Amino acid sequence: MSDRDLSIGQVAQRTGLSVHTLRLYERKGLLASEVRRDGSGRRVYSAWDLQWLANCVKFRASGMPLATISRLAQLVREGSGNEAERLELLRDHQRHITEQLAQLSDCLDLVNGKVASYEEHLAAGATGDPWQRHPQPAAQAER
Amino acid sequence: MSDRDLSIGQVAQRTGLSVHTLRLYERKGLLASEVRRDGSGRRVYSAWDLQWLANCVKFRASGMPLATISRLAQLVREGSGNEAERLELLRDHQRHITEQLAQLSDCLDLVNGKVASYEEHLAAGATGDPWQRHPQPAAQAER
DNA sequence: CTAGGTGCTGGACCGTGGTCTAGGTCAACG
DNA sequence: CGTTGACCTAGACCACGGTCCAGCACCTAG
Repeated sequence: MSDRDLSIGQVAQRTGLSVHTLRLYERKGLLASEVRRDGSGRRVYSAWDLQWLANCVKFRASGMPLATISRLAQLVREGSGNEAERLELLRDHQRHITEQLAQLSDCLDLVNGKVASYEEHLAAGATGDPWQRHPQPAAQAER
Repeated sequence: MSDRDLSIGQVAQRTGLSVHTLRLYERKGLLASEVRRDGSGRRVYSAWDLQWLANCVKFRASGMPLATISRLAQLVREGSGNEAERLELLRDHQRHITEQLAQLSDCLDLVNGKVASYEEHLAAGATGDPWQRHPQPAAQAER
């Protein structure tokens, strides 16, 4: 109908998902509105579907399991009346992302530290190996 | 030998990994030094092993695949001479984490936005549903 | 008419990262 | 002595998220 309607291939291109994955997502109920089909049974995605899928991609990228996205989609599909539950779900994910961020930046510190020490090590021309498994009997201030 | 030696159960406790996982990691070569065994074949972890494993946990938490950790462990096991490669590997991961952080905070923005709009929506008592699949013919400034 | 491109379905297959089971050893406790 | 609890190995099993294949339907262009 709309001139913004897209085929599965086009949606694949612009979401970065494969057509296989798009069909998988549909089977798993990740779509918040049923995909229309054209006369010969081919999927027709609206601009809104594309939007939704783009959000799904972000949810996935932030570690939301397919099952959860599916649940959210279901709530949206069911329409008004369950906003509280949607909010709860989103808040959970919000918390989840925040935790991940904290963890990740912690890991980044570690890696930064190691990188720095290897850079030094290499620049200085191989003095004692950083990160070696013979830390000498003595205590090690690595913390 | 050292009084800081640990059994697998103890290591499990303090790393948060299960004993199963610890054995798995060992089989996959994630350990940078061979685990010692006591008289009856039981694993004996040194404080250094624990340290290493704690790092492994962080690597995993930041999305490093077991195979990569294994590679790094191998390099460390092989001793001096391959520091450049270790550094490269670490730098790759550093980049990887940085990308993840960017992505994640992007996702967080999205979720924050949604959460905010649902909060409003609920506070205001169910006016038009945010995130509904009937966005009206008109354009939507959601970007 | 035929070939190429795109799409459809259902189901098989895959890599990753765990998790658990069976069957056994060992040490300590009561 | 027997039981309990921690550990051992090898290998099965699992969930997840994709990815791919066979076999078929369309449509359009040459």
